[in-house]
Amino acid sequence: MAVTTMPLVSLPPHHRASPPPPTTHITTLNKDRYFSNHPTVLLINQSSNSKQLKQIHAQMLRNGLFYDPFSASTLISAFALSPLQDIDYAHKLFDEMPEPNVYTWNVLIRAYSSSQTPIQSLLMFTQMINLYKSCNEVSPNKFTYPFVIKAAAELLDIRVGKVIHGMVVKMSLGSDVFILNSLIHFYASCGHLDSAYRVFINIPVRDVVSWNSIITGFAQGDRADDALRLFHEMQGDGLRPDNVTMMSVLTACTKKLDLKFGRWVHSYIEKNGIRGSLNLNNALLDMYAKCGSVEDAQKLFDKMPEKDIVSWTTMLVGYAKSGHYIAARRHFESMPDQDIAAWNALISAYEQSGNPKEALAIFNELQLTNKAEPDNVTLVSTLSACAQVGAMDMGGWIHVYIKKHNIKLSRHLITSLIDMYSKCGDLNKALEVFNSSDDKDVFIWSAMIAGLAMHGHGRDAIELFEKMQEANVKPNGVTFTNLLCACSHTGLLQEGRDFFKKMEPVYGITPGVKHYACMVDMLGRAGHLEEAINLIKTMPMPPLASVYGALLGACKLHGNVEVAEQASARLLELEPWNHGAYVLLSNVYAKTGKWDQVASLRKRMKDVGLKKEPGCSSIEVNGVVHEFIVGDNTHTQSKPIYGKLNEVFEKLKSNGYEPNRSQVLQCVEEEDMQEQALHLHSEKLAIAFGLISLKQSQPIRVMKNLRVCGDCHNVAKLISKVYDREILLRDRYRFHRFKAGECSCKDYW
DNA sequence: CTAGGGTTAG
Repeated sequence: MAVTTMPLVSLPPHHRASPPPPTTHITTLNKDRYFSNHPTVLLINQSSNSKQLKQIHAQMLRNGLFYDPFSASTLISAFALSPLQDIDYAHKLFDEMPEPNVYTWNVLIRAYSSSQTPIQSLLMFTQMINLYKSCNEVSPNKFTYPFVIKAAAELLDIRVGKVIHGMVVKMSLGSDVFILNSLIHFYASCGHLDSAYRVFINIPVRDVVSWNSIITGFAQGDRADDALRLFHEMQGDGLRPDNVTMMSVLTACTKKLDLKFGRWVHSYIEKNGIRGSLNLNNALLDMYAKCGSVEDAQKLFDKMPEKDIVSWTTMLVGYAKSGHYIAARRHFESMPDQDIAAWNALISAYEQSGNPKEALAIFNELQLTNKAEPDNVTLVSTLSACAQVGAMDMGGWIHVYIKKHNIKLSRHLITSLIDMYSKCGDLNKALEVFNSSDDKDVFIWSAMIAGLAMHGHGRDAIELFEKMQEANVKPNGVTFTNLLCACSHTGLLQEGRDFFKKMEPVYGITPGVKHYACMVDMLGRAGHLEEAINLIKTMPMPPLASVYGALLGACKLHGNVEVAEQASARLLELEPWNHGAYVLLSNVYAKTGKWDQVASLRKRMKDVGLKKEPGCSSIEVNGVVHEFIVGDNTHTQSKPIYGKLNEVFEKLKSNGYEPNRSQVLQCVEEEDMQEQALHLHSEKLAIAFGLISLKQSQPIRVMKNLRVCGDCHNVAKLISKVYDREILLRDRYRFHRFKAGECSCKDYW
């Protein structure tokens, strides 16, 4: 730096005139005291911008104060830690220092530990140790360790953290409560909750932070019950919970969706005089919003003395998630600052509560009004909405947007893109995105396995799973759900059985309800009802509705009345409102010709007041999603659609098509048992619309909310042949790709 | 002269 050209700070005249401090005359004893009172050093701490600090630096170089370690450290600390942070500059100053002391090292190690590049913290630590070994310079002290442990936690580097833990013990710092508390935090962030707990238990005298660290660890690590147990134990230890404790307790409580306990915590805070704070109020708001009491949230929000953007956003989520859409909108409009987080809250709340179309509308509005810049979270939520709707034009547009704006493809974003392309029916695009990523994590691999599974490529899914292991990525529970699902859709019975068996002993993953449901589905589909039933009997947890649903589906396929009756009875015990159970049972009766049973079942449904979910199919044309329900005549193009449909049937009949009349009766799923209802199934309407509005070369992509019926499946096959069109049909469980008269499911679905 | 724990959108 050109020191001479730097303007000087204006100092009182007698200082400007004073010569460089006579460092050699000062004894080591009072040295620090002397310089800590030096006006320049005092000025550093009052400085509020980095330009001013740089001027002080120049001054210090001129008057020699920079060569005093204490003064230089104060300057470095100001650059490294103050809100106007400039770590690079601090590091340069550090490199200029002839003799940095431990404090100086610690300042930089600390600054890096909470920076964007925590790895720098560890690198400096290593450097420090090497210099100590080779030149006997300063050695790390008890202040250094909490910082490097923090850095290891930020990096989720369990290996490094364990090494540092070992060093701590070697240095005889193994009972320093500050260090041990950081270790609890470290192990917990790396997901090693048991190690964290072991550290906690072995602390000789635990303080509030020790308790808070372990409670937070459990609360955030999905062990809410353990967190709450420790909260109660803490009071037995004679320590008073503070507001940080209460925030962690609220995290646990929010995860459990336990409103009753949440209210108790609220009154506990008030009764015990725990200092309220903005953050604590925000945590309470979040609890009320997520546990489903917008009323409580609003009451609190209205009386909060101070609100920040988090408070506003949390309240917004509360309204949107509870379906108070008008209130959500009003709240959004009245926000002091509609930053991207507010838009994200709105979009993701809609997307997660089954309103993907609304989510897309909000995203469009954001684009049009240009009021905030979409970020990663916006794009992830919007892509997920596209995937749900099957809005591929929109999804592809976002992909282009990402490329155009040079947005970094985070792994989360890659996962979302793979999911979107898979669910919209473009498996090749999904694979393209997958292959373009060079740092694949378990989510990316799992998403791709799921994509292959839903398109019926079971063998490829298994192959990908093997590649994943070659890449040393450890599968998780979701990976196995997708893998088993792939086996199930493709009828890879033996492979599925083997994977399921190996889950626990080889991969250390305890099979959950979802995995059992997949197995029941797989076995049942393949006709091994007996084996499926036995598997249910051995389940260590109570079977959920999905398990009986899978069994019932198998009964429909194989026409087993007896098992179907039992399965649906159990299913309805768990979910009395589950119309799917009635529909499937009725299908079984129809298949086996028990018409009187079908009739009485329909009566029972009416008595209970259950309406079946109407069949609904959608198709995207030129970026617009068109929806059809059964027998729909509300579409503006209704006439040409029905005209096309008639033409199709004439053409198919001359090609040997015969309407499968038993399907009319079987498909109670769809509508009344009117014969013509068969022709009016929503997917047929959507396909007809696709035929008249899409080019020959474009595949017809139809998304359906229920399963396809046999007749529609048959018709789609024939259309693909007679009209030479590719049809992709996504039903509730998977994709069917029709081409040249064949379906990718090989009629196994 | 320094240290550890916490709230919002995936």
